Amino acid sequence: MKHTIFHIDVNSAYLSWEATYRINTQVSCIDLRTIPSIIGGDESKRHGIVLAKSIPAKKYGIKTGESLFSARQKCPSLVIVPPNYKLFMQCSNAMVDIFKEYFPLVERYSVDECFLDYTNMSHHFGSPISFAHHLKDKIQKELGFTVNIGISNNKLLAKMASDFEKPNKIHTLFPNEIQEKMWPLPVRDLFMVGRASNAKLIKLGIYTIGELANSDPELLYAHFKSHGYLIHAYANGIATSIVKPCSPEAKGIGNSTTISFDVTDSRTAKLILLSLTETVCMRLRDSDMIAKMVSVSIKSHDFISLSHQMQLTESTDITNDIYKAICTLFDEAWNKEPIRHLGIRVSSLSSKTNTQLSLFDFDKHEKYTALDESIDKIRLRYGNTSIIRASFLHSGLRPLNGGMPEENYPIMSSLL
DNA sequence: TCTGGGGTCCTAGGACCC
DNA sequence: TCTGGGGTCCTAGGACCC
Repeated sequence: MKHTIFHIDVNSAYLSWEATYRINTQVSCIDLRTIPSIIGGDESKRHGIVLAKSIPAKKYGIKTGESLFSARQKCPSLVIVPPNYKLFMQCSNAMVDIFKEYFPLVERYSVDECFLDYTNMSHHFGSPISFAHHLKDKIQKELGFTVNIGISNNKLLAKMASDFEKPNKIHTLFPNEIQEKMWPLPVRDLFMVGRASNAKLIKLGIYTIGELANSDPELLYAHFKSHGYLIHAYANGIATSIVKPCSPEAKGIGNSTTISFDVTDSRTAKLILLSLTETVCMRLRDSDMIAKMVSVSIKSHDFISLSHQMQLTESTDITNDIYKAICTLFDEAWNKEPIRHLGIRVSSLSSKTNTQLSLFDFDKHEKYTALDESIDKIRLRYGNTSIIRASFLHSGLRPLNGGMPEENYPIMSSLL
């Protein structure tokens, strides 16, 4: 059966959302989307990269991911605004709520992208193109920002289509349009061809998606292993993934941070690791999961990364137990190079309910579980900084680091 | 590169077993 | 030790996405 799939992509999401917010709250009468502007981090904290850009900023050659320093060199009058992730989540939720008015099934691919399955909906809502216009215009009218919508028979082609001309546009990329609309594009534009694959393909003399589509899959396998078969199929518009009812359960939970200075002593490093462990464990408990695998990653002053991982003897969600493992891993892994970035991650997750506990650890387990529970409650009620570990006092370091469990933000319409 | 933070998946190589 | 051939599991690193 032929499916009809939509891919919705918010145009310059972070920037559009901030612009919409500023207009609606009269913070400023200037629409950020109409001037060279970007959403970016704080250079003094070494978080200085471009997260999103306006179309006028793009005209200066500014790219997502580049340093603020180089962006400002390209455009000295550039307006730089810090990210407001709570706002972004509200805007994303508001958009998903609109989709749910029509679609029983919304796949949230990222904060600013969704897949929808329009198969068999034409007799209710009209042709895919006319309904896509209705959807796009409704979002703009009710929420104030624009989206691109890509339409095809599978997710890959719908996603490629939404990436064509922007903003506020609807494109189709049905199989009979592949040759004309997709094959002339540079191979780098294909989903799953990143920097490394692009460089290797260029060396093989493959420059366009069409050339990739028509190259020998065995040659690709020789250079890319299974990834070669994947990008060959994608270049031919072949993909089998279906729109999923909801996001599958997470495989792991991690937080990481770039530190505003180079860390050269293990005491400071471990305090930062503790601040990351606190937030990761809060998220873990929030999701009612326990973890068996723990890993630490370190990025040095000269951008060399290393990682180290271990299995715990038993799955847990106890901050103290996970932190102990983190410290062991750090001591084993650190080569004394100055540290720029630290990360921790837990994985091999299982559901907390109906898990057996060894009798041996029962008392200790009870004690720490009760402790974590109380701390989580106090933080939920009085704020995340209301209770912190004594070791952070006078340290000048943040006691919690990285994303927190999702709070219940008011939906956007009530905010505007 | 004055180069973020959250993820997923794949693979090479080593340990270990028979 | 002038040492075979599978299989499985684990780890570190790297690729990709937003």
